[in-house]
Amino acid sequence: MHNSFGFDLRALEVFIQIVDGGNMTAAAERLGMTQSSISQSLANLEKNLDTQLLDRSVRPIEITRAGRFFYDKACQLLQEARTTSQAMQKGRFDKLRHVRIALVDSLATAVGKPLADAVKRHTEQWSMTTGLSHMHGEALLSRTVDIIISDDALMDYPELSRFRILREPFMLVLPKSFTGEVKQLEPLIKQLDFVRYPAHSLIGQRIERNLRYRRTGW
Amino acid sequence: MHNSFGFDLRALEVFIQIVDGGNMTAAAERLGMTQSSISQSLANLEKNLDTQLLDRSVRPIEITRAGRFFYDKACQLLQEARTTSQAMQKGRFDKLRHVRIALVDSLATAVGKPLADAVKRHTEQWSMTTGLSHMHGEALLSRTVDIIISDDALMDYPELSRFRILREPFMLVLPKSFTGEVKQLEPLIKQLDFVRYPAHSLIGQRIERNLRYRRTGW
DNA sequence: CTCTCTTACGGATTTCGTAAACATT
DNA sequence: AATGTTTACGAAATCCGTAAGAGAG
Repeated sequence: MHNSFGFDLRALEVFIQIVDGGNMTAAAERLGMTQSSISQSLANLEKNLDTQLLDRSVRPIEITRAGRFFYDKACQLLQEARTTSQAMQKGRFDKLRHVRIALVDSLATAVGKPLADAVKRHTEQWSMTTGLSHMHGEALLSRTVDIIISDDALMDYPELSRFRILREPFMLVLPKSFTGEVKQLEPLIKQLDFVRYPAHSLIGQRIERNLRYRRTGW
Repeated sequence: MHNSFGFDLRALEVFIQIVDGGNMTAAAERLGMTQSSISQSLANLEKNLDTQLLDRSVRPIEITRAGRFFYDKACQLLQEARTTSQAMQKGRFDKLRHVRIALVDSLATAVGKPLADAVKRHTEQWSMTTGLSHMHGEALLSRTVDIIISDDALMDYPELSRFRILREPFMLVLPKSFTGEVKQLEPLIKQLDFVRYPAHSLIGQRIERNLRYRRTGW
């Protein structure tokens, strides 16, 4: 095999046609090839994956569990390859067609408006969604959105582009009735109730870390 | 080109390595090939796509707008190919690792529980989300979820499996104080306020169609 | 001058068609 | 028997390395 995956797009195309058509002869006709080539292609695919995808000991051919799993993945891969190919053919990269932005609710008013204006100058359509930043990471990685404004830089994914747009200090908010002097947080936390973000959110973790730092020196 | 896309997975791998490494020599080293092969592979890719991806008239090499677009798609395709390949290598299709289900809120209690029990018998982890059925279609197609329970059968996508699980009659709910006889809807709608689903939702459209049928005979 | 990319050429590999043998119903 | 799949074999296309030429800085 000339790549590290055990399959290439051509092999996926053949496999899908066999499954859709129910037999190799039909697949061959649809793809403009001989049935023999189809058979060889499938045999190679199964050898490279080291997995049986179809059960040829019965007619009509039956798909195995592994084959059904692979078929689903293959459809998705081919669909994406197809749309990518079409986008390249069209060849319009100067102006995007539809830019989808996701940001946390709290930033929608502060950053949302100027960003929307900037995006509007370069695109025809755009849309904006809000929600939890963790969802947005997923959405960006699955290409459901194009831009996220997030406290999570997703550093594990080198293919993303990042731009620092905002830096905020942590603020301690106290009741007006509070008169004492604030030098350390430790006694304050014992004295007053403390409202903070949930510990499983990214911002919550950073606050906890910050508190620990101020309390213990690290 | 032996497939209809203008590229194969190998070519994407080469292209990404050139972009990541910044030059062909580094890419060649990383891929265990000669720099010459890299050059040819890229040249072929550009020829097949009929698009210039990199600007070689400057050092270091610069990526074009089309190239940046293609790079993003290529990363996604390769990432999916990689995870698919790994899943096939592991070869465990008898028990899924994590099944994600999405259904409309109104069905969560009625169907959710028995479905969850059934899924639990065949999987290790599972999760369930609710929301609008239109979102669920998208989520299924982008493989963010594995199962949806929906009124939209997504008939445009032959690669999906469908199972009819529930059939509900349309109900007309009237105030207790209403005493007249109901034979036709037409006079009733003029007489009373009518609460229905929004017209842009799928269920709303079906209700409208049903009303029109009952009123006009079609 | 140095580093990097392109091009010409040829061998190795892969892909695909023909034709005949083999399998399933 | 009819329909459909595998296998052997060879031609064509593709991939990739060597080596020499071309271009950028």
